[in-house]
Amino acid sequence: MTPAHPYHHGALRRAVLDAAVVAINEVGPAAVSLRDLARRAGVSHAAPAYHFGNKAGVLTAVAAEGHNLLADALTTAHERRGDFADVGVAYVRFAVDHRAHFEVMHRPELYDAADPDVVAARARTAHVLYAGVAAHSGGPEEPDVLVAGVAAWSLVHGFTSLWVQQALPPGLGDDLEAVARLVAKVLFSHESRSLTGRKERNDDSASA
Amino acid sequence: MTPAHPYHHGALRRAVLDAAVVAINEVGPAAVSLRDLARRAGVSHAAPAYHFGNKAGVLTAVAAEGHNLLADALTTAHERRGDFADVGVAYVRFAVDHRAHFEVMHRPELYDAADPDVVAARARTAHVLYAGVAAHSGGPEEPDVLVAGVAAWSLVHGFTSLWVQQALPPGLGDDLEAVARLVAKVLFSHESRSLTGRKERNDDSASA
DNA sequence: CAGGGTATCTTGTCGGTGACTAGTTTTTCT
DNA sequence: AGAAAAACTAGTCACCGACAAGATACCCTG
Repeated sequence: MTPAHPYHHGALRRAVLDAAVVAINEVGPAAVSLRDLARRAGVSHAAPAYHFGNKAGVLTAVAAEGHNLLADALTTAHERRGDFADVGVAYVRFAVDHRAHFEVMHRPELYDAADPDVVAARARTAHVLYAGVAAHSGGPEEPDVLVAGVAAWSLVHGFTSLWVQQALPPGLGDDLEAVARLVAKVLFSHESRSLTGRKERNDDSASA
Repeated sequence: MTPAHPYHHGALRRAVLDAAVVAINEVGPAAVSLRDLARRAGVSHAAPAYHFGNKAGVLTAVAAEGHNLLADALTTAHERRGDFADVGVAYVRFAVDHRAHFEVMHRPELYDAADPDVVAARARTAHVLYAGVAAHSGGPEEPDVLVAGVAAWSLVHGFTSLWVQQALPPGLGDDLEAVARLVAKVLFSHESRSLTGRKERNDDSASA
């Protein structure tokens, strides 16, 4: 009846977070229930609340973790190549690979967006994103850079959101990275615009 | 006890939708309850389900209405000026003016995204958005247009999402339209190509 | 190794919610 | 007017979040 380690197995917090990620991938961030997380972790229905206070506490922890994972991914991409496109691709890839985290992160009504961990992690992300833009443009101090950074961030975030929502038109193919690079190239098209991919050709007239 | 028109007041569907918009603005789309909508409309707790089937049905109706409102706004902006920036500004303005609709629209896990009304309304939006891009670029048949359209849509949607989430950095000011135009201009700077390796200046960079 | 203190988890409970069913009232159609 | 359909009410059940109180395991001191 009771599991092998009914109490104090020492990793419930981590187990609940992992269960939350799985559950969010299944039913979305708004439909997760603490009781379901408890069942998945093999503990009683009130155990998760002990570690997280309430439901928002769980999602806050997921959001903080997600922001940190994103900042890590962007930092790695930035240090490896330093190109804006690579950072952008890393952003999109993160959203696909960590869909649960990404979804929670952009639903501030579901968690405490003022949580210190969340704020700090978000600042890390912003810093890397703007660094990529600054490297592309002249200097990091121009007012243009701020606007350009917002534009770059908007483009990447918008593309990512629409992609994961499957709200983009068909005919783009399913190669996420290739499409993302094409789109990113539109923003910074300083030289020849070789936007034409290899394949694909759509009969236009979007929608269906 | 019972209100003046307990039954058949003839406009319950509309009343529930209006109540839903108000409630979503207050507590977010995931936290609305059918029972609360019923209370706001002055009917019994099960009345909304008669018209909408279930909770997702209400949100589906809100989403469809939102998509249609957005398509209307974009069409008006397109016909009036035809410039991409104007359409983009209309997109952002819609999200701010109809925040409840906009939020529901981009939470496909909360409603039936395959609903015919939703699909049709979304197609209208896509058409206007792509028309604005096609007018800006060469012809509507090039494969470039598809990518450019996705880029434009991504930029506008991403900026809008980040703005309403208040996730954009400070220092941009609070004039939504001015900031939006600055950002939109970054995307279509084919002739001037400011902001990239070649730095040029936007003559009407009004405020900041 | 005993015993107390504390962190961790369980059990029980309460109000609220979504969905369903059955019943009641109003409107509409003929 | 009378029947049929539409619109809404009332009741019920399982589930959920939050809270309170109790039980259990770990830890530390001695």
